Amino acid sequence: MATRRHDPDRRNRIIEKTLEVIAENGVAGTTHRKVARRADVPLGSMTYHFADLDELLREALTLHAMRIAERHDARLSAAATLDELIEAIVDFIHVDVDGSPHELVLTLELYTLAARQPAFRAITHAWMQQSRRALERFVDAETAFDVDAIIEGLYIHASLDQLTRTRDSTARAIRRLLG
Amino acid sequence: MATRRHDPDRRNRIIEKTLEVIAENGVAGTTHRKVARRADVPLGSMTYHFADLDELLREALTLHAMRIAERHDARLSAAATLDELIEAIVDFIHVDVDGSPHELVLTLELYTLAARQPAFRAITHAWMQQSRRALERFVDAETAFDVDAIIEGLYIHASLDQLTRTRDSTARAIRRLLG
DNA sequence: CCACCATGTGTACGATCGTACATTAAGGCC
DNA sequence: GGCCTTAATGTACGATCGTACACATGGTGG
Repeated sequence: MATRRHDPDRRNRIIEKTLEVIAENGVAGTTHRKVARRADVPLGSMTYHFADLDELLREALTLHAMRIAERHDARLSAAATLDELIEAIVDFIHVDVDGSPHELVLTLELYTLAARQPAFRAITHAWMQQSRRALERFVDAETAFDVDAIIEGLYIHASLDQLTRTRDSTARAIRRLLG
Repeated sequence: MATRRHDPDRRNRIIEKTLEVIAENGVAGTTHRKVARRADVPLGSMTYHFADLDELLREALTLHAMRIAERHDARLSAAATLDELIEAIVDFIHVDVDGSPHELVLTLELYTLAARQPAFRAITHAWMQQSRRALERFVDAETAFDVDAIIEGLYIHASLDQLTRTRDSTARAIRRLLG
């Protein structure tokens, strides 16, 4: 029998690999066995570290949400003027759409779970709240909600439709929305 | 053995019931057996009418998309002035959010599939195209894209976050976006 | 150095699924 | 009215899954 690996952050690696499996196979196609294989971990290690599959999915998608939220925060923090704010928002949409197609899949999988299960809705709720709060450094709460919404809509529509939209037209929409 | 039922639009009823099953259990929890039970149809009838589960899902979600698209078209067609256009758009968001929570689930399930499978992306593509085209009766193509996007974003964020947003604040956002 | 206990692992079980396919019922045609 | 084509159905098979759980293992306190 293979000697047991001393493997301190095995738990984190499992979570990490879970995101890859979700991105490739969807939540529906994510199984203990697939994740275990990819993380190079015995099957029994799954139920040892996570009570059940749902807990694993929750932890993985929480990590996903927090990562994106923090990246957005970082972009906004760097902005000082209103023009830089607009530039940062345009980056949300265009850089992320072109950069990592995996993120769209993960985000939509999360939303889908959130629509039916409160435990996952808590994740999206915290995410959106953090996102709006970051925008509220620049604009009032109502406008922050609008801007956050159009970021979401543009991101989804541009990704799913694979239309080439110019940064300029996105910037125009944001500028209009800022009032 | 039960006599065979003469059942002319059994196929349509199956599709209809499939939408209910998806709404309740998600695509992942939608099985031949669950749909068959709900449509009061033998299991064998599933593979007789549909080549496989994917075909069933595609037909069901196509129906869902076309229904919403037509409802939106009808609302827009009734609008003559710009104010009525805005009112119609606000109805998209507020009436639909409050009215039928099932639709959010179905829509997000569709988007999730679309993010990974071209066959489902074709459904969302046709839907979005029809939606934009309806808006282009009132505004230029670029603005139509923006408005369509913010409808999407407001719909998702308002639904998932269950925030009570006033029709007025939504109307304000749309008015700003129209330029 | 040894015994014990927390940590980690392999396997097996019961459930569920998609789908194939042999079988049955129905109704038109002679 | 009987036959035969076609529409419809019931069942069974192989695969896969989540999870439980008995067992192995290695570090550690005595």
